[in-house]
Amino acid sequence: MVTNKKEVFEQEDQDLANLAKALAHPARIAILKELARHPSCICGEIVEVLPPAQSTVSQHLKELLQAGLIKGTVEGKKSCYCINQDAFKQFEQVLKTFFSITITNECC
Amino acid sequence: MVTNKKEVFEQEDQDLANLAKALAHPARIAILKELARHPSCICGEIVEVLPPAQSTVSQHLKELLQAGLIKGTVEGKKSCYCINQDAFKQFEQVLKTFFSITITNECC
DNA sequence: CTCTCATATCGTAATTTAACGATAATTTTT
DNA sequence: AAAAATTATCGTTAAATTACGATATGAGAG
Repeated sequence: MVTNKKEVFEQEDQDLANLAKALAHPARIAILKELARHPSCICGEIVEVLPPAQSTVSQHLKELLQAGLIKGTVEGKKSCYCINQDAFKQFEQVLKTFFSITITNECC
Repeated sequence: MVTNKKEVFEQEDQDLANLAKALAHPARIAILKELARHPSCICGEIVEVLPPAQSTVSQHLKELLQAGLIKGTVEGKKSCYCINQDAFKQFEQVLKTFFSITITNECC
């Protein structure tokens, strides 16, 4: 990328793209599923279940945090993560809106 | 990335991640919206409306094609693209399923 | 206070992505 | 047949992503 052109797009499109990017890796999908399944949400458990190394999982968690899809708190020497339900619902709504737009005829 | 670990994840997670990746750029969101709005679907119109250069738009179109989200046919010296409705509906369903899973309590 | 966990961050390397201009390929126009 | 138009592909460059090991940090155990 010689010059970053992303900011010239509509904000709405950027937002959707950013959320999609947060889901654009199987490790992050797996993390979200694990958080959904587990009521405990301890970082160590996620690291145990996922294939990548601890530092890599930590990196993916950070990205999910920055995208706002999860929340995290420190509990002693452990870290507790969970899905940010508000953001999740919002994301679901954004996607639903996006998909509802596309009701045109195929021409080819 | 020293070694590509993506294939060690569940197929379902890989598929969802790949579809998300197709949406993970505002240009591709904008292309899909444009295709949805326009019944004509001519490549040139997309290039005109979007900020990036023609070759860049063509690249994005190729990615959407490979993800299966759009279809394209050559019409003389022009190219006609449109949304692959079957794939789109399927994608919508996959996302709906994914989001329906995540109904747990927040713990932090 | 020191040692050991649990986790985050740093440094680094390989790969992928994004972007562009130039060019090729193909079709229509002249 | 030559010129113009439309789109795809190539080559290249910069940046972002992914991954890991090593290290830092901070809490709790001994």
